[in-house]
Amino acid sequence: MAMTMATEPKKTGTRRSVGARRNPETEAAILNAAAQLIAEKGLAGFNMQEVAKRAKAGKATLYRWWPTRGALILAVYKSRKPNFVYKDTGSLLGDLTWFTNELTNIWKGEIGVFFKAIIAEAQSNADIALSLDTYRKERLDGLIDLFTRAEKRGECTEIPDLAIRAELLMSFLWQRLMTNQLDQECETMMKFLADLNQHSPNK
Amino acid sequence: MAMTMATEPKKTGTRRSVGARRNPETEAAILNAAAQLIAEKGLAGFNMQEVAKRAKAGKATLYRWWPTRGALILAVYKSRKPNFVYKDTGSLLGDLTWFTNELTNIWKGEIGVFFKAIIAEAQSNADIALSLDTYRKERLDGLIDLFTRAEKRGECTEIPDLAIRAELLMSFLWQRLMTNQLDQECETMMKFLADLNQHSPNK
Amino acid sequence: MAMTMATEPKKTGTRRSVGARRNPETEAAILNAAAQLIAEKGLAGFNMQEVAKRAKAGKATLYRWWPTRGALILAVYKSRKPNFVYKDTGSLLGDLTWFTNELTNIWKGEIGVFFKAIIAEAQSNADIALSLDTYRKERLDGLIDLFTRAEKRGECTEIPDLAIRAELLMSFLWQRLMTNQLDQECETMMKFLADLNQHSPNK
Amino acid sequence: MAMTMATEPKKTGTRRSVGARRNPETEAAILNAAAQLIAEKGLAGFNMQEVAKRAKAGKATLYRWWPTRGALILAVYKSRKPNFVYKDTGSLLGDLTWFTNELTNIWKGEIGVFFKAIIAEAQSNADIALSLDTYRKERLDGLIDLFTRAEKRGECTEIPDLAIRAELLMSFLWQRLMTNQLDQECETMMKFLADLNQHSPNK
DNA sequence: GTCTAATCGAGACGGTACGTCCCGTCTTCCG
DNA sequence: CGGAAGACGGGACGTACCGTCTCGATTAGAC
Repeated sequence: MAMTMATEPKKTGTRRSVGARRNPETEAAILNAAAQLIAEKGLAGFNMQEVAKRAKAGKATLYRWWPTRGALILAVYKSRKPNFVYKDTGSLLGDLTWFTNELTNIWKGEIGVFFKAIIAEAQSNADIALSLDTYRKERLDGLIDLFTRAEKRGECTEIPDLAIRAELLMSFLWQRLMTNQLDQECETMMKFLADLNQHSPNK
Repeated sequence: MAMTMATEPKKTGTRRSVGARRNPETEAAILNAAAQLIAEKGLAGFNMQEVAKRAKAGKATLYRWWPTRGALILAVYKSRKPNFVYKDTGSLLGDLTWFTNELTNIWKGEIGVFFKAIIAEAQSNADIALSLDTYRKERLDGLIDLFTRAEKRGECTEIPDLAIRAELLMSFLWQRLMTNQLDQECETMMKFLADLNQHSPNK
Repeated sequence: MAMTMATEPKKTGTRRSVGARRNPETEAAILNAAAQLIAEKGLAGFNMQEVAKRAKAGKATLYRWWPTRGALILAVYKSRKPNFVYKDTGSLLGDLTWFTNELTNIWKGEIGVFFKAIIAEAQSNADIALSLDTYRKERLDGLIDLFTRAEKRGECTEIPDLAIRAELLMSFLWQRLMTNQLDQECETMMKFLADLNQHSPNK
Repeated sequence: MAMTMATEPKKTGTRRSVGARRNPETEAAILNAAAQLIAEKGLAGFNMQEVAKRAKAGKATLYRWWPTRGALILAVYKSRKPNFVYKDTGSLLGDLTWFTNELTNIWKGEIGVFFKAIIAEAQSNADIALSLDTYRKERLDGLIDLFTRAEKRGECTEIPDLAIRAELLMSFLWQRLMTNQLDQECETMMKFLADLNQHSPNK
């Protein structure tokens, strides 16, 4: 019967336990390492071993808090996700433009890689799918508010198909992200969605 | 649509070489096995070993024709992709409805799982991404034709934002697929997109 | 969904598959590496990872042929076990001395470390235990022959307690091995066991 | 023998500190938990975490007193080792029989599993090896006394090869233990060792 | 009719990453 | 201030696939 030979202790300068509870430093180090890694090598080059190594953490520590690779990716995304301000520019088109530009710019960076990864991961992981769905709905509500604000501002007595416009905008941006087309123009799309003088055909 | 489920490899023991050329039976058997496997276990459970085993083929045979896992997935998808008919129902809304219903029904089956897998895989595989993009554009062209037909029919002298409407519809359906919401109602969306009396705000 | 990124191929100089069957070179390389490692670092320092690395083999290859660490140790022992000659020196005491010296010398080297490892491993692994038992019985038979030879030589009409003497010798040497006492004198023991003029108390 | 199974740690919630000194209840609880665990799952299933958990003790408490896993195993063994009485039956053969039966019976129970574990562990752990050796020598001395007693009793003026007979008996029993042969007959062996009329060939 | 060249099923191979398990250390906070 | 609780870094474990390779059998077409 062999014993697992433990390594020598006493290496100074390393993080240690801070008691029987999660060490925030460790968590931060892991999330940072993960973010850096995915930014550097993309989703395909992302792996737990390397994250642990960069974070100077044990692999078991990663798995203690994030049971799967997907869960870690999601956590990184959440910790990095922008705290969106749905700015009031005074007009619906302005608001949409501001929102779209904001999101597009964010997604063009490291965060975009992450979000794509999460969507991909959600296709084969129910937990991730659930989290993503929750997040999507929050975003959708934010957009609906944006449209509602236009009503309140008096741009229109009642915006027809408000929820659908929000969903269409959302979908459009998702697809632009996932097909790497964030650089493409999208003013026409916004003008189309911001046109409040449609005939409300579904009334 | 082109999704004729080819017959299972003949039960006559094992397939043999048919000389110094590609054995079409082998190819069919592999594509079938791959399709079946992905339908059964999803992308996560898809692996070359198992495909080879189910197809009673050698792994080398797989790699001879499809240099990577991604290439095989893509090939299976191509061999299974529905051969869409963009039916002319006499009205734009009718056409859209027909198209949407058709696609939704297809995606609700095995093909949907497959398409989601492809999109997911495309996030970390450039080859797949390229092929997906090509396919997406073809589909987009088909939709644009559908809108153009409405003009020709005289429903409108000129449909404003034609390409954007097509892209919005496409995006919307993609997102419904990827968020497992294909069962949700989408008439409102179609009516919105089919409303030809908009002010053409971007002229 | 991430793909496992395979390493670049074409590294020349490495062993490759020799078809759908066990590569004897690989097996030899692994057994050698394992033998070397255990000789170098002892049982405690023996691990599969390191064996694989030294043998320039994949870990999976080790586990394909030897399902556990114990199985590999056993295999190495078997491949290294001396092909014992129970030499006929003309007298029982001479034969015993020759045997004991031979075995002691063998066990003082790398092989001894192995044999101890196997006995240890057998305490918690039924397969190993079985193999060890088989081997032990073979050795016992060899010893019994050695005693029988003394009868045939006419040293005695009938050696009393022949099987027990063999077992006692065996046990004695095992214990000397396991308690690292192979350097201790053991002539007295041999003379005691070789004394054929005992009263045969069990008749 | 000292193997009184101490009572389970008191069910009064958790044990508390008894001041700046070792709490004997805690020690007992840990030793009990360890003994129980090794009896239940064998050496392979023995681990510090589980011992701590069962003893409702902190891991640090274990390591405070027993610096390594091996040390704890050893401590448990010591606390459980039978307090042998080398009974005087009036004859050497009787004494040997009594001793052998006693030891065999003990080893057939939990203690046997434990002793095997210790021997196994000793092969890759120097501390254990040392302690085991000390214990072995004590036992050997006990056996030598047993033979000496026969002399004193006048069964023989001088028993030849006294120490060797003791060692042979010891080794024989160890091997029977380690090869799971405790059920085998061993009277022949005892008679052979108890035969005092040998020719003392080594004088 | 024989030879040649490519294809076939099979599966071993070197690797990388996975997720689990345990060791021995460390820190907190409860009582 | 002792002790339970358990997080931590580290490292081995055994598994799962990837994409490559070699084998021996097979067969069409070139000769």
